[in-house]
This record gives sequence, C-alpha cells and structure tokens, in this order.
Amino acid sequence: MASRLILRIQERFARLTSSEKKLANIFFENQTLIETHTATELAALAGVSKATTARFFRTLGYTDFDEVRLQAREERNRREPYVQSEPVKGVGSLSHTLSEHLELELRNLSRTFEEIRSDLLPEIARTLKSAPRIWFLGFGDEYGIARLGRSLFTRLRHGVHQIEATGEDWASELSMTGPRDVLILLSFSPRPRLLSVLLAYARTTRMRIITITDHRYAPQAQRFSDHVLSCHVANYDILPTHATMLSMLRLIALAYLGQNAEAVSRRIATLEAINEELDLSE
Amino acid sequence: MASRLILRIQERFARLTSSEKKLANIFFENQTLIETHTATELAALAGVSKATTARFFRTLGYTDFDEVRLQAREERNRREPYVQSEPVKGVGSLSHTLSEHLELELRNLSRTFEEIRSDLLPEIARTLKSAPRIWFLGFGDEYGIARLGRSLFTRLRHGVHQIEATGEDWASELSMTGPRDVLILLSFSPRPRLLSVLLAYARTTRMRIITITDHRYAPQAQRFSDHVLSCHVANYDILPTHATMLSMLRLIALAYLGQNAEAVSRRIATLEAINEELDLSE
DNA sequence: ATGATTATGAAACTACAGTTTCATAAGTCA
DNA sequence: TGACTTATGAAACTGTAGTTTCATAATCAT
Repeated sequence: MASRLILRIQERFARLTSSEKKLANIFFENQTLIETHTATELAALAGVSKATTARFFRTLGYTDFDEVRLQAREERNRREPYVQSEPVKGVGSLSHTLSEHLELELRNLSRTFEEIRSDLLPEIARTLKSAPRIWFLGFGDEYGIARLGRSLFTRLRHGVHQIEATGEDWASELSMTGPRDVLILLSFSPRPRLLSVLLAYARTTRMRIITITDHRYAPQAQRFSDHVLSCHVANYDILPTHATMLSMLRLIALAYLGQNAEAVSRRIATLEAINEELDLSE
Repeated sequence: MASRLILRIQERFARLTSSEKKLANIFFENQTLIETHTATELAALAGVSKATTARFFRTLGYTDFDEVRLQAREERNRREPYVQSEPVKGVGSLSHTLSEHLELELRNLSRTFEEIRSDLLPEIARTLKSAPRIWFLGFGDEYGIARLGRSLFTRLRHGVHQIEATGEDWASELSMTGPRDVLILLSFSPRPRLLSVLLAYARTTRMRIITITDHRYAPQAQRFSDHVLSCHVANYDILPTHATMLSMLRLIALAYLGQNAEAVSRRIATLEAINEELDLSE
C-alpha cells in the first residue's frame, strides 16, 4: 500500500523528467514494490541510477527512502476496513462476479488454513475438553455463527451455551459462567463497546477465551485470549462472508472429536434416542 | 505470500526451540513480513538475535535469508490461490485431518459454484427486488445461518425478517407475511415435520419461495419453490459444514447489490448515520 | 551559437544488513 | 553432579543499501 505516494506522483506527473517517469510507471504498475523491494532494486527495475531514485523521493517531499517505506507500511497497517474494495458491477458482468466471488472464497480459505499451527488445534481441543462449560459469543453477523457453533458443539458434549442476553440481561447470563469455563468469541468488525466489559468480566471469572477473528484484531485478541485463530475474510465491504470462520469452527469440532471419539459417540446415540422419542423430524 | 515457508514451519513446529517458535509465530501472524521486512527487523519483532534468525532459516533448509525472500516473491508472482501445491507432511493424524478438511471445503465450494446456471442469479435478484418483504427461515443448524442471512440483507434493503416463532408462536409470525413476499428457506437434513405445514401455509399465502438446500432434497424443494439452489455439503456425518450455504447467500446478496447499487448505497449511508448516532461500536 | 541551469550517473562515503565465529548459557544424559 | 551437547547472542566480518558529492550531459533561454 502506497496510496499517498501514488497520489503525490500523479499530481505532478506532467512535470516529471524522463527518468522520473520511468520510476513513476514502476510504482503505478505495482505499488507494493515500495514495501517489498529496496531502493536499489527499484532503481534497477526502472533503469535509472540509485542517485536519481533517491532524488526523486526528495523532490516529492520525503526526507529519504526509509520515510517512503514507513509511510507505505503505515498505510497497510491502518487500512480502513469499510472501504468499498469491490466496485459495483452491472448485470451484464454477473458471471464475472460469480467467479470472482468463488476465487475470493477459495483463496481466503486456503490462506487461513495455511496459517494454522499444527499443535494449536490439539491444544484447543484439550482446553475444550477440560472446560466445565463452553460458551459461544458473537455480535451482529457473528451472532448467527455463534448460534451455529453452539448447535454443532452440543452434539459433541454437554454444557454448551450461547451467551445472548435476551432483553439485554447480561448479568443473568454471566452469573451462570464459572472458572475454567471456555468462552469462544467470534468477532469481526464492527465490535460493540459492550464487548470490552464482557471480556473483563470473563477474565475476572477465570474463564479461558478462544477467539476466532480477523487478522487486524488478532494482536488485540492475543492480549485477553488463551488462543487466537485468525481468519482471512473475503473483504471488508458491506457484505463480508463468514465461510472461513465457519470452516474454522468445524475444524475445532473435528479436533475435539478426534480426541474424544468414544464420549462423542455415546452422546450422539443419546441425542438420536431423544429425537426418536420426540418424533418431530421427517 | 510465503506459503511454502509456512508449511515447512508447520510440519516441524513441535520440534522447534523456544526462540524458533517466537519467529514462527511472527510469520504465522503475517507472512507478508517476509517480503516487506529485513531479517534484522524480523529478528527484532520476534525478540531474538540476528544470528538465531539466520540459523532458523538454515535449519529449514534454505541457503540464506535472501533465498527465503526470493521464494516468497516467486510465490506472489506465480500465485496459485487455491491449489495446495505441497501437502502438509505428517505431524500426526490431525494435520492430516486439517488438509483433508480444507480439501473438502475447497472442493465443495468449487463444485457448488460450477453448477450454478448463470441466468438464475439475476432472476433471483429480480424476485427479491419485487418482494414487499423478505423472510428467512432455518431450523437447527440453519437457524444460525438464517440469522446471518437476515443480518446481511437488512443492509441491502428494507423489510427483511427472520421467522423464528419465539415460544412456538408460529401463527403470530405468519400473520405478518403477505402475497409476493419472498421466503428464503435454508435447509439441510434433518428437517422438522413442522416445515411441511409452514410451506403449505406459505404457498396458500402466495409467497414465493427460494430454497437453498442439498442435492438430495433439491427435487422435493423444486415442487414448492420458485427457485432452488443446491449446495454440495462437506458430508453428512454429525458435523456438517455450512460454508457453501453461507457463500451462496453472499452470492445472492452480491447479485442483488449488482442490480440495485444506488438504492443500496443510500441505505448503507443511512445505516452508517444511525450507527454514528448510536455510538455503540468501538 | 552560447551561457546558464537542470538532470544524470559514477564514485565516494556512511550506515547497516546478513553471515559467521566465539564465548557462554541452557538443556540433556549417565 | 559433572560431562557433553545444543542453543543463543554479542561481536567480528563481509557485502551492500542509501545518501551525497562531483563531473558531465542534456535542456532551456537569449
């Protein structure tokens, strides 16, 4: 990300010298090169000297190349999540939207799973096993996912709940939590202010917290969580997708199942017996 | 992009030393750091020495840090977003489960989207646009997905609800539906007997029904639905995954957005104004 | 065409990235 | 506990990134 640099170059492009234009075109083609390459490499790519490259940044108002690079890093770190990164397309190009959508989902799933440490899941499964109760918490979009998580995990074990505070009655819900319980927090942006308060309470209760979140929130989540699982999200426009978060939940469930196959088996048999007795399904 | 490095680290994570794990965690958090930062900076971020960092890459099989960086650059330039080019080598049965799980998710997503008729989505978007109200319905696991669907679509337009019949008060909920309303049914197995009763009522009301379901139920859904979208599901054991269903929902939302960009834009602005006024988010 | 100004790149210079060596701390084993 | 092995980081060393200087080429104005 080097938007500010790009804008600065654009506003004086007409006045650039021949060599400067060579450099500018390199950045226009791929602005991430600012972060990934040295000034010496950029000069070579543009076919100009190191001296010219250094001067170019000076004429743009920067102290030195390091300032340019730092700015680009800051832009990347501070990227606004609700930027409309997906231009609205007309009806005519919908098949294009379809393949883009699929590609995005596949990429995010792949990248999310590439980043999982192999020892983390058994660890999480052990944590879950040792918990007297498991609590799911999610706000906004994630409320529905938390509901599904609760649904899945009740198949695996006893004592699985969702904190939902019907009618904003948080105290009643929290009064049922205890030490060593596990809180599974599902959280993408935006987050309510209430979350901090709930987390503080959870920590005081000595609950253990497993957070499934996006990469930007992960460092913060690390501070209050025992485990953090980061997901790549499709994008941060008005229509985020939770496929990765959902897939991650299932993976945790699989890890738990892997360590507790017998107990889970017994529980499923029990659930099936109950369903038969109720006789409410087709 | 540094997928190969990440995978290499993952396969020997359990055997890493304390300092090496510090480094590994840095890369897991943000693998693009490999490209954007110097080895010296990475060492500082991890809180280890330059020497340890250099040795870490040597133990992973690289000649030096430059080789690591070049590999990462090559991966970026040649990006295969969703092909797992190197299977995770065995740390135990769980990493096997992990790659199997990912494989399954990717396959189901791909196959589901390959099968979508290209004219169906614009048609569905038009149906949704013409509906006075949109109702989401899901049971069991799908209840949470329905909730998320409602959450997403309320961003796009007015008049979006979830039929949930708090306290089994179905009659009250259904009394609010009307002709030309759209019912979005999200349904995997098992299905409650109640569903047939509700569907019969919906047909009598002259609601139009869009069903997202699995391939086995699709023929039956065709009988009462205006549109049917079939999903490949991970499997039909105790831990089904809804990633495809969720992704399909998002796709419909994108299709709607594509046809109604201006109206959606205005609505988003309104929602943002409301959020600002409420000031409940971080 | 000439003189002045600007732009460029090679070379000099300074700072530091990355690798290797060496001393010592930490961990393991009998 | 002592001996041995492994891991770590400070320091030494080599190579080079980035900045500045200087000589010359290119451009502009008269």
